[in-house]
Amino acid sequence: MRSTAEARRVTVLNAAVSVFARAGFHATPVTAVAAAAGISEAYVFRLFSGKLGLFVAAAGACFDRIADAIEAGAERAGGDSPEEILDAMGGAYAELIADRDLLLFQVQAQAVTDIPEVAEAVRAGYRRVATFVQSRAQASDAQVQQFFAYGQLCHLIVTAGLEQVPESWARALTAGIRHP
Amino acid sequence: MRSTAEARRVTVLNAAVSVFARAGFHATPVTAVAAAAGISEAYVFRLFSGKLGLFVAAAGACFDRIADAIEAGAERAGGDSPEEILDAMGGAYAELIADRDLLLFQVQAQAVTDIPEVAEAVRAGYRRVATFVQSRAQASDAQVQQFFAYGQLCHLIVTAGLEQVPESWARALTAGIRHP
DNA sequence: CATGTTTGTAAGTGTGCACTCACAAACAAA
DNA sequence: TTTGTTTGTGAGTGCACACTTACAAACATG
Repeated sequence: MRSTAEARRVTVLNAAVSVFARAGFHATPVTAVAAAAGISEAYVFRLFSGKLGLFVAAAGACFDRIADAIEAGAERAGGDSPEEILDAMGGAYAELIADRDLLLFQVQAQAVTDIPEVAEAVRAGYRRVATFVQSRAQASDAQVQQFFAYGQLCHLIVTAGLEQVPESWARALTAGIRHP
Repeated sequence: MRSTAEARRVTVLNAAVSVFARAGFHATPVTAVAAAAGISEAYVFRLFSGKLGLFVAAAGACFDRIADAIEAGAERAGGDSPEEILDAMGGAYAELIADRDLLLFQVQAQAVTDIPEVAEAVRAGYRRVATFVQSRAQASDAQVQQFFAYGQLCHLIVTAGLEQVPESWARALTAGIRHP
């Protein structure tokens, strides 16, 4: 007995976010998650209720980290105006997704929303983030919508690798996006 | 001998876009595509070079249809200003993705961009659409960027089913989006 | 030390699916 | 009719992977 089950769960969830982010739910065997976490496949199945339960729990962990980062970013805002707070939140988010795992996991989760449990987890994640942005920044609906629209644009930029494309259309899409 | 191979390929590609759109590349067996197209699995493998070749070809067909719709929409613009042309393009796109297959296929394609051939197909698709939007509307980089940012926001709205969520945050994200 | 509980694994089992091959039927041209 | 080509399929093959089971070792408690 080396570690408690609860501590293992945390380790496994961190590994799961990273590993699922690359190839998605259906293409990643749980052996890959187990290997990344340094334990056996069988134990992962004991810690979580099936591959789907693991993925849904990883989605929860992913959105937890995003929400925490945005909340912390809001604290560092230069002023109290909606614009300044939204800008600080955007900056904190840009820093967070520099390693791409959290961003790619969101893309993977949105791709398997035909599974109801995943759809609910995605809704719950955005519910938490969006309600916080809305209430903390005191921003208008249009400002909140724009905040998330440009967040989703980052998904395209990263998945399609547009930072590496020097053509005019790609530069237009990536202009001003903070270091993805 | 009932049909030519080329005509079959078109039938299969239409079926492929619809079927892959639901569950994505890895979760849909090519038997499902074959069944939707009304032919045997073995013949699909003869018509396309493996499941990946089928998916990449379907991506091409998907972006072809999007580009055609946007080009046709631009022709129906009320005036010559960038704003009017972009609005007409947006309206044409909104109509096109009412059935959701083309939108969901894009989401699925972006989720498997870890496969280089898919990443290149996605880039090629957006290259075609974005260069057309940029040159036809004579819009600024910022306008083009905004056009695609709100297009990507539609991906979130549809995959998470936000039209069905009556809460304040969800109404903010879906406000003004044309009938998804 | 004895007994119980929790952590951990090795070694299966069954199934779904990508891909192949041998073969058949429709059509064309001689 | 014969020969060749294209369209089409049924019946496999082999492998990857989700999930289980039986078992072992670490720790706690009396």
